[in-house]
Amino acid sequence: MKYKAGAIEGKWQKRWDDERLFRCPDDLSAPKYYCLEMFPYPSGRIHMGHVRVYTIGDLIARFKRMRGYQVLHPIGWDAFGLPAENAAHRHGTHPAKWTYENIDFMRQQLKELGISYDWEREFATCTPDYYRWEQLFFLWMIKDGLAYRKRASLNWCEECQTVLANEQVNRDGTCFIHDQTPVTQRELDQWFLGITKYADELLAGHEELRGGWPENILEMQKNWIGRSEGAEIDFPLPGGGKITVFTTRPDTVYGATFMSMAPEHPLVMEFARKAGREKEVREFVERVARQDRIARTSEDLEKEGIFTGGHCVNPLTGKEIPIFAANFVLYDYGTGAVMAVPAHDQRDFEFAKKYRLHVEVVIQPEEELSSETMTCAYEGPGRMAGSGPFTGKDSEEGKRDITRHFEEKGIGRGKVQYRLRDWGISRQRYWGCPIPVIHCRKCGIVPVPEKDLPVVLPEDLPYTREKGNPLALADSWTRVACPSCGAQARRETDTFDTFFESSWYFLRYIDPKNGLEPLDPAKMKAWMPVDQYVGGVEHACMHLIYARFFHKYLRDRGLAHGNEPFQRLLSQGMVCMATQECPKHGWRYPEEVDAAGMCMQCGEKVAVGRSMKMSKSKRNVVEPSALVERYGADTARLFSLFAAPPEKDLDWSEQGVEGAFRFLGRAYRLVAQRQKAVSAASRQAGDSGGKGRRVRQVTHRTLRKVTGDIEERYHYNTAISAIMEMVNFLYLVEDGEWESPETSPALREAVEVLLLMLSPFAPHLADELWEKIGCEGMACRQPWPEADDDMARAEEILVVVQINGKLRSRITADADATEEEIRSMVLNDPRVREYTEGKTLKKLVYVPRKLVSIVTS
RNA sequence: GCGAGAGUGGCGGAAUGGCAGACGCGCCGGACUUAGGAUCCGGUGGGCAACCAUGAGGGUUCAACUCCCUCCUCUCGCACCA
Repeated sequence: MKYKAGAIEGKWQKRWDDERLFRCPDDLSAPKYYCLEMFPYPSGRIHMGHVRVYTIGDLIARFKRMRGYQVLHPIGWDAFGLPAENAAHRHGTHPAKWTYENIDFMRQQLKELGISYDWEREFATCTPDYYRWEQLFFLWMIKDGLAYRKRASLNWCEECQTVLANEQVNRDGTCFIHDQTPVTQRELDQWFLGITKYADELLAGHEELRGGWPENILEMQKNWIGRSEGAEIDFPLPGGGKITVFTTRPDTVYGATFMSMAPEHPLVMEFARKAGREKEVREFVERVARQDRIARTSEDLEKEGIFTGGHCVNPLTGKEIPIFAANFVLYDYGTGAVMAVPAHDQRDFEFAKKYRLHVEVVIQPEEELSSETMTCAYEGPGRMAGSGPFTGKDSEEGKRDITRHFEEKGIGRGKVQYRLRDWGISRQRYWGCPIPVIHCRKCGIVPVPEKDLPVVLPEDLPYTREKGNPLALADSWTRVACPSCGAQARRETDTFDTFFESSWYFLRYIDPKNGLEPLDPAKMKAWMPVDQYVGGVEHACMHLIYARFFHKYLRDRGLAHGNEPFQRLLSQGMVCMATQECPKHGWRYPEEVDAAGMCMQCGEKVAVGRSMKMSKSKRNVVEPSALVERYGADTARLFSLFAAPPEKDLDWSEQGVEGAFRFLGRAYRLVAQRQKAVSAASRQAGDSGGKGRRVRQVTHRTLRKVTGDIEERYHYNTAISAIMEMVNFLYLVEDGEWESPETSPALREAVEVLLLMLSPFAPHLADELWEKIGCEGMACRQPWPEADDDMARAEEILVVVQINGKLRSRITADADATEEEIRSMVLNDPRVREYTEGKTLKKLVYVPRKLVSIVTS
């Protein structure tokens, strides 16, 4: 009677596989349900975060299948990316080999977990069969003017002779490989996608998503897109030309007493040259270029700047104002230049104080300000002052009037500005999808003709530790004839950002083998949108916005169907575990610490730190394979779902896992021990009254609760609790009752319902026990049982009584007692009388079927 | 810094305006047993009590873990990690 997970799980995984149970045919024979989890990067092995997300997705997929849907539940590999190249650097393994080996290993791990995927739709994004289509999309985007080139600055390591990702730059601004080499900024021509063209639609789409997406994710996206309304205003240069700025406060232009420009702005050095200030300005610009971006946007950043030597004219006051280069102005936001209004912008105020610049108050709040005495900027609304014909107006009105004034004079215009920037997609990397363009000396940039796609990444390149991108060194690959003039030309050696691949993989799953076109629109129409998407909150802004953008673009090209790709989103929390640190040996893996909490290497007491996100670097990780081997996949799955609701962080606990294992063993023994009695029992569980009725009430109440928790609340931990309670209840049923014809039909029903409810959580165990009690087929293929409302309904209700806010009594009443009946029961209750005796009843609140609240004098 | 979250027994959590602590872990006790770190049964927030308890302080309400304000602590994201 012992619960042996290993044998059970192997047996059922094989059967599911042999019967191709989770294969999803293209043609629909039932309503469709597309359940998708964010696909993994093949980093080497599955980690607990994967176990969590795939378990959640599988629960939903299995539940919906039982609910009668035809479920599409695919998996694949987000297979291009930096870690493969880092591994190549460290171990000399070729990125392709490393990636494919990892995929094979991780596929096996996923199969061991018993996740119900349609493996026939699996693909890896690093294969030409996949990426050829995104090369095609890119050519379309060039034609549609959505992809364009622009200079942008990047992290550069002189030693590596290559561009570095932000994560490859150390905190002190040195290279992650060469910690003596400072990382510099270098300007390169890059490809950008015009995602900002869709900014308004991405924002408006939130209306459609509200309800299906967590509100906090929508909020984060809204802030990421960052729509702000204002005006673009031209500030003329004395020698001709102009500088355009964006401001949300056109009402304060009269107070603009200087201008600040991003140090990277090309005009900065131009002004400096003309004014003979080249040396000091260049020094400043180079210093700022070394500051990292996060620091540069923080409010406590020391505001620094330098006078460029140039001036421009405030278009309203007509005065010449100095132009500064300032570290807090960003080149890629707005126009890279801002008008500085020190009286009404805190950053400008700090800057003006530091460099003794003129402060001019042009908005007066209730309590009058003076530029001499103010200690911080006033950023609120007010009455306009010192503003020529606009003086005295309300500042809100002033925004509109001044914008109109500029529009009439043709030197400014109302403008909506987004914080969202166009998406830079060029990567100077080898392990990515080649950007399909050719650089010709004569014709410039020439897209690779569609008929020549795919541009295949040469996987047979010797991946050495040479400097720079190996692609650029592969002469035989880069040297091509220009498709336009035939002259010798060179392929682009940059590859796509890997977010490119993850922006449309969910569409390709619907049509993964199509060799003629990227996607079949009819299939898209049949299967999109994704009904449930599950993934980590860390993707709230980037991946999810890019994917929504791609989908809208493909819709505009007539390929995709609908406006939004993901109808519902569940963003699960992280998996955390306590860290353990040895005073001598640093972070310790759990298996490096003995039962007494001592380091197994040196015997020193290990310090237990607070729970943090599982990570290799802190060694606070649990290997899923070890877990599956010891307890089985069902235990791993059950614990992941039981330890916390999906959206919250989950604290890993070995003891908690034991508990989950124990519960499964308990359920196994309960059923296995009653196997004979249950299979012999009649299936006609009528309403016989007595104990049988009690059993049926518990069954149907549990079923109602579990169904609601899964389907509506997405709280799997409480669903499991309810199932546990039911098991506890069934343990108290006596031997005779399992045999008795009075009660055994109800108990048989209870066991069957129990196994069906367990099936999406612990599918192997459920199928095994289903077979044991002599039921046909498999539990996972049965329809989800329907709760009988008559049975589930309570016959008696408990009404609690509060007197002056304190709980004083409880009464039980018939479930359909009227308010009058309950009131009189309450008022006649001896405990209530004790507290109300001699007092006047000021108020009585009745919450139907729950509570009576009495207020006395 | 900006943005988004979280804070409840010894621990994970439950309760989304209506009995605070469901369920699980741990702990305590009992049964079975040659044995128990297996299994089964029971108990378990604090306080002798009145009562007190949901990070701290205030507010709204008949009623606040839940709503509002102020503060503290922690976590995640910030555009080349995926």
